[in-house]
Amino acid sequence: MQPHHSRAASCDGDAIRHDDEAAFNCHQKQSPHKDDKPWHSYDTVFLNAKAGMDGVDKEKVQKVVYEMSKGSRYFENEKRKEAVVEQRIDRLRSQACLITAAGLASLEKVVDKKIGELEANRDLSRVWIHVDLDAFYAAVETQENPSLKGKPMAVGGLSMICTANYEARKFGVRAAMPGFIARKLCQDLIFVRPDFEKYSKYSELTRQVFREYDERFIARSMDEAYLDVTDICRERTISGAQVAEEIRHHVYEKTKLTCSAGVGPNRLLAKVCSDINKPNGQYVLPNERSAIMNFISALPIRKVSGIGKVTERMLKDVLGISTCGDLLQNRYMISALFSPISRDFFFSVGLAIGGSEPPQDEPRKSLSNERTFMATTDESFFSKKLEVNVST
DNA sequence: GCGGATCAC
DNA sequence: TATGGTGATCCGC
Repeated sequence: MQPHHSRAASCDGDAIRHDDEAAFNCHQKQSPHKDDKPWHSYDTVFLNAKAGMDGVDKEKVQKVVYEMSKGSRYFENEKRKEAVVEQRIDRLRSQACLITAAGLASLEKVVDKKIGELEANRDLSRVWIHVDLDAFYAAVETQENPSLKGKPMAVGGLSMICTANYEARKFGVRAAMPGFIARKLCQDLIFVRPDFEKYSKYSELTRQVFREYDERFIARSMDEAYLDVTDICRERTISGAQVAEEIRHHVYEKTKLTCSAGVGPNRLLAKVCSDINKPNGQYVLPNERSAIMNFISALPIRKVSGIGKVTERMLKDVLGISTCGDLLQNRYMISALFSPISRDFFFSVGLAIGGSEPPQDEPRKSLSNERTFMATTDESFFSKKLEVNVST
């Protein structure tokens, strides 16, 4: 690995000149050393575009998060992880530099065949809806305590927030943010202790509605579900959009909670669409290939379920990929650099194919329970914990 | 094969 | 003062 390092930096551009790979360039800078990073480049997930975060002063959020985090154990661990990711990116860059035009050309046949197969299996015959309750935990709490209405509120505690309502999101407060940072961003933030039994009850009410439209609906969490409404649409000769409206109305009647919905030919697209007009809205994609390809081409890769912070950076920093359309533009480089599993996933995303087949409920594979201990190096502490739990 | 990473909620 | 828990899958050694 290390020998390639210097090579990556000096590697000459004669390696690749393929029209598909215009974005790639061997002279790209190496990742800066972690200590070179100023506060304003501190990477936090809290700045990702999320529903209700439009008018947020991102600079301020970034600064507050950094100031509250630096020096902590958490922060040091984040820096360590960040260094590992940058190593991974540098390694990928080095590999990219070694790829020759001939090497890329030799992939064309296989790659184009693969994409042809995916395209041939595209299924535009189904109508999927993804339903997502708006700020679920916070909405339930407000439902049961109307005095919270209109005030910035978060469900959780000073160490962790589960959900923030839309008033709180205006300050940059959001799920998975530690409460003590959230309070710094929003002095008047009201904290409500989570009550999962309560949320479970409301969740079951929404599922009663989902069941009426698709008895085999896929529940992804307490506040999210996928419904295959193909048969409903045919039987009642109505559109997916109309079904989505109906479902959202029924959910509201039953729970007084609002939800958002996305409609499309598969789960990948329905999921992306449900986020577009959140809260209390819906977005519909027609089952037409041209419309779908227009939509997916311009879509930032990070919007797709399964592409997270690290994958986004690898694709962007190494190949300059930022939209799903770029995934197909760079198909030969992707094929050369990633595993077959990753490659097939990226191609599917580029084609907007994924999850159109009927659901198949598989048995749960594991069940676990964990708790984070206070920081300690005391071995006897762990020994005691082990004794308590070891039984059979 | 295994531990660590990644991802989603 | 203080940065989660659960389940699945994939990567890299």
